[in-house]
Amino acid sequence: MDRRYDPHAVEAKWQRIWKERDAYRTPDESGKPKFYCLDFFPYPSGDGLSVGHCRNYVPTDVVSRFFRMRGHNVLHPMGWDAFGLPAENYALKMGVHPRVTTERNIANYHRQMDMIGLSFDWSREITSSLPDYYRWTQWFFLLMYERGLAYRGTGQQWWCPSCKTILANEQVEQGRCWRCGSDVGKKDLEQWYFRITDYAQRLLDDLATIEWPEQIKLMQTNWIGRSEGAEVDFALPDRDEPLTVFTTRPDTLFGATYMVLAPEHPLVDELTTPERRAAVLVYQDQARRQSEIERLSTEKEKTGVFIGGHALNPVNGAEVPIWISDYVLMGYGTGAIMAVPAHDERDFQFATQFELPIVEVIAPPSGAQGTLSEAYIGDGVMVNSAGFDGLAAPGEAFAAVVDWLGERGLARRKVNFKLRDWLISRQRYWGAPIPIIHCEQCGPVPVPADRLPVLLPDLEDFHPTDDGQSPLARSAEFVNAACPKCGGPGRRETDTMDTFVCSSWYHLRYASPRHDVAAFDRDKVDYWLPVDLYVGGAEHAVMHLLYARFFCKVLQDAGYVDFGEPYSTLRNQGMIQAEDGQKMSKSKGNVVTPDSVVELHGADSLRVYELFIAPFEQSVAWSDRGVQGCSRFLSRYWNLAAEVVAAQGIGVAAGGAETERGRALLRSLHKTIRKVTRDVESFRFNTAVSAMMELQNEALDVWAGARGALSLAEWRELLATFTLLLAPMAPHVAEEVHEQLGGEGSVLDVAWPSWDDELAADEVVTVVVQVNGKLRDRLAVAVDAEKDDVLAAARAGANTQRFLDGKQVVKEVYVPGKLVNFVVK
RNA sequence: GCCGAAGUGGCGGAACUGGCAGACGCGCCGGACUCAAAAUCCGGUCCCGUUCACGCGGGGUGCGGGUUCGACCCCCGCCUUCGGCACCA
Repeated sequence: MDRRYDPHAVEAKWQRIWKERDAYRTPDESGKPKFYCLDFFPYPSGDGLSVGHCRNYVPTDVVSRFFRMRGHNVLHPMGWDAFGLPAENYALKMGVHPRVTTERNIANYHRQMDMIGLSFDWSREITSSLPDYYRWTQWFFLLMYERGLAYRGTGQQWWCPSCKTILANEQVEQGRCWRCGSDVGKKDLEQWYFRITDYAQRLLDDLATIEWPEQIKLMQTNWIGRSEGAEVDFALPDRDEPLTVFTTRPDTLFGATYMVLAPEHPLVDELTTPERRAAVLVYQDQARRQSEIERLSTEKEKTGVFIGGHALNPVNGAEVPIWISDYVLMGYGTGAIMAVPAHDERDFQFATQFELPIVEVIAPPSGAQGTLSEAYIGDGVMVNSAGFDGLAAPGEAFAAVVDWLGERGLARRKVNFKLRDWLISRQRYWGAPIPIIHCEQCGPVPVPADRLPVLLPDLEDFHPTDDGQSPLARSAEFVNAACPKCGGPGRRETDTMDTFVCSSWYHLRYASPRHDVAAFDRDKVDYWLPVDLYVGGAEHAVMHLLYARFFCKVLQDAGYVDFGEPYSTLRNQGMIQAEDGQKMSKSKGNVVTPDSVVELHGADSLRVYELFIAPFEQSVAWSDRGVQGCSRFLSRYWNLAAEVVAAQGIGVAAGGAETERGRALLRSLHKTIRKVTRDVESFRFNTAVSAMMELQNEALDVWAGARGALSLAEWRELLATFTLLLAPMAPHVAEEVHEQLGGEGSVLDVAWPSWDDELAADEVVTVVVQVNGKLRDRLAVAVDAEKDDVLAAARAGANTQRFLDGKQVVKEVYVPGKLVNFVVK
């Protein structure tokens, strides 16, 4: 064995051997329990992987190898979320077709992943932009369509002027496009939606059944936004149909002094009086043209106009004026509200602005206020509410008012959700075509499943346009198609699908990636799914992670799978910032790539450092020096291994002190096995690495100063076990040392070491002695020492004596094996 | 504004269920090796005071209170940073 650690030689050797042995091929059947360990579906960017990405892939690789050593059949696949805007924008920038750039980027990602020694089963690699994959993405669209979950709708939608496409609700962040950060505006287009709102309640309920970070569950809960209330009908003087509003506070109905409709509300036109029409049209136009940013920036001031019409409050017949304002959203509830300025902050602000009446109908516990200086939204009792006065609100008052109105057919209980349907059409080229043909006779007709895929044509010019038309619309060859139903002339749907559709089911594809008669082989999916461990960044909390859950439930309802949640356990890794604490980005020029780190220190050092740098879920700044520390750790490990391999004839020394050091070292070994095992199980990789470092430091000390403390066989055994613990983290160097120590086959096929609690148990422990809670002394005490003996020894300590002298001990606290505390006066 | 998470040496962080604060690593300081440097190895490294020295004392986990024999950990009130939501009636 070489005396010097040469990571590049070792890594090249073992990567070659792994490839030759096809070491990471996963069989579909085995007597072992299965473990499905999955990383978020990556988009293969032109920039390649940074060390930040490795923060995701290294830990999952460690867990995969760990489970494999613990006797599991592990599925650890990788593939590419290759469709989508970034790929297309990158291709436009480079002036090359996205198919070409995507292939190139994938090859680079693949190379980098091999370079850092990830144990993917590449025979299962999938690429969402290839027809044998998107064929099934299209099949999922048909499934949604068949089940009434895919529909076409019109209305104002988020439009990103830079990406030149419509966005889903989830993809707008603070009024900006989640991808490019441009201000989004609104556009009227006919679009395809998936009816995710049908699943709102189940998406909410089933969060209780999965082991996900509480923060993510909370974000989904808030996004789904369930609220319980009632729909209340306000009669309109010259109209049969009432104006219906949604409210969570029907108990405040007597305080409703005006109503507000969303500017786009369909009744606005009808209810506007001739003298108000001009002002209403101006306001509607202004509201429509506003970008989301402008709307948010004017948040302080409420705007709106009176439309001239009135409605009748169902509880007292009062005539209330109707206004329109952009603070009422068409997409939520009924798009209309009853305004109760006394008990709603927004209504209060609006009423103050436009001098509308404010009537107190809920008195706080301290008594009615008469005139309010701000909205009172707390609990209280009803006042100014005729027969309902005195009821506790909202509690019993809510029920009383809704029941009273319910008996008259004017209200019913209603649950509303903030969640909107998922808008899936995109006016861009690089995506899976929506498999629909619009027929003049039959309307939209789905392409039959056996005629999938609808191939994405190889367009030369795939530039997006501002007019809301997909580039596919420019290809007559693509557009013109016969109606599958009547055979008459038809036009293909030219929008493509949001890439989140591709990533909503990919985890199923890995179970049977080459299956060509269905999206997946049921038996294989029954065996492998759901995913046991899913790891990725927290930024997909309400996008991918919500959509994939929705897909799973649809499949369950359709009888294709028998589970309702795709990912049993989810973990979010922390991000890695540049050394200066800033976000790594190509434009800032501060990106650290695994290539540069591997070149300098080797893949194993990179891997160990990725684990050691900080707690897994925590963001942290990169440090080149830090990697060096991990590289030194592996070098010392190599040196010790080389010396032990070369050593001959050392034996147990006669001296008692030396044998005790040997016993202590073996005790540390068993403690370390225990700690590393538990730490890896619970994602505490940083402390697992530090425990290994501690053990190694001790072993090096003993080797340098008292190597006779252990026999050569014991040294070899110690090193072999250490190597097994290291194997998931630094697989290349572990393979080499394993082989040098005479191990058979791959270190991965050796069983994970077990510890002996007895061997790990301390014989002597340190008991600290405190006086009034302050540390005064330490005692080395046998673990099984009697309480009285320990107390006596504690009292006898010279330093302790100084603090007990002349004082009266009023209490003695004794925690076996831990401490003694004398409380004195 | 609302919801959530986090504040520990020069830095990343450790401390199990309320029981030795600062493990491990980086950096820094000193030493060895070397003609020299790098690499490597050995020792030191929370702050203040005290001692020739081994030591010893005091303070210390964002700030202010509280509970407890004992608090980085539990409770109350603040401050700061980060993440999410942002007129959802």
